[in-house]
Amino acid sequence: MAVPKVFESEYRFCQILWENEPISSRELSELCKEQLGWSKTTTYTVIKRLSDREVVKNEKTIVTSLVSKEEVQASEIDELVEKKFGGSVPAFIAAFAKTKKLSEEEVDTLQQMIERYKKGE
Amino acid sequence: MAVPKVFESEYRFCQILWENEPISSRELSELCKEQLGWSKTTTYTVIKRLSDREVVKNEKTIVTSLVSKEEVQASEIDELVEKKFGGSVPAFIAAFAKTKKLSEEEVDTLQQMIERYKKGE
DNA sequence: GAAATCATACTAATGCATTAGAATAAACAA
DNA sequence: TTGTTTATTCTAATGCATTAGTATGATTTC
Repeated sequence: MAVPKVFESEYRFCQILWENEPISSRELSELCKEQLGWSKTTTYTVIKRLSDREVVKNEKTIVTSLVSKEEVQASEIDELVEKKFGGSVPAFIAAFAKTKKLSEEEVDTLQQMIERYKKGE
Repeated sequence: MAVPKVFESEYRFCQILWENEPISSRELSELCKEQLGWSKTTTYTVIKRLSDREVVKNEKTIVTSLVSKEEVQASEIDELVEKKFGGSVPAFIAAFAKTKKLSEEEVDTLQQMIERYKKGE
């Protein structure tokens, strides 16, 4: 159930997939050529690798994701908190608070999020 | 003024430095041997590399940091927000909210942080 | 069914982070 | 000053992410 690691370059690929799935491998390779400058075979290589790792599925030429963007993002945050903050969420939040100049809208988002937690959702 | 990139392995080294600075390179190499299993020369290699990048300073055998832990952590968060959330802080916060089961204390920390922002500190 | 097009795997080159051995330089002791 | 220990650099090996060329296999078209 652990989300498999998705590397930099693979993430760029996944972004295109997430926005267009389900999509044929051929179309994917075209989008990757346009947006990432990849050759056709590079796209197929990445599809293969991500299939092996069960991040995507390639069934009869149609590619879909097995892991959502949100899951990958969340696991990325987990990794950061783990590696850079010794797993301490408060330490992480403190560091986050210090750097970021939050806009009104961002403050709202944060506050709504906290409200949801208070309600135990 | 941009914080130079500090890689995985270098960060592990820096953690030891931050906790013990100012410290002699010899003592550092001993701590790195104990805590990271590094050979002496590996430590010197890393000191050199980080000196070149102006992350640390090695003056007459005494090593000190030029960049604080907080700065590196903050820049790490920036990078994550940039690469994985297209620079969108709200998107980042939303993802953070979704994964993390926050404790009462963590919620408090968050709320205090927001309060501070509202006051424009 | 042969030819052509499309999909995919195999293999390898490249670049870069990481680690450390060997060589050199500097400081110190005899 | 010479020998010895300590500090540091130089160089290179290793491993891994990334990219892509070539070969092969599958599917469609005539």
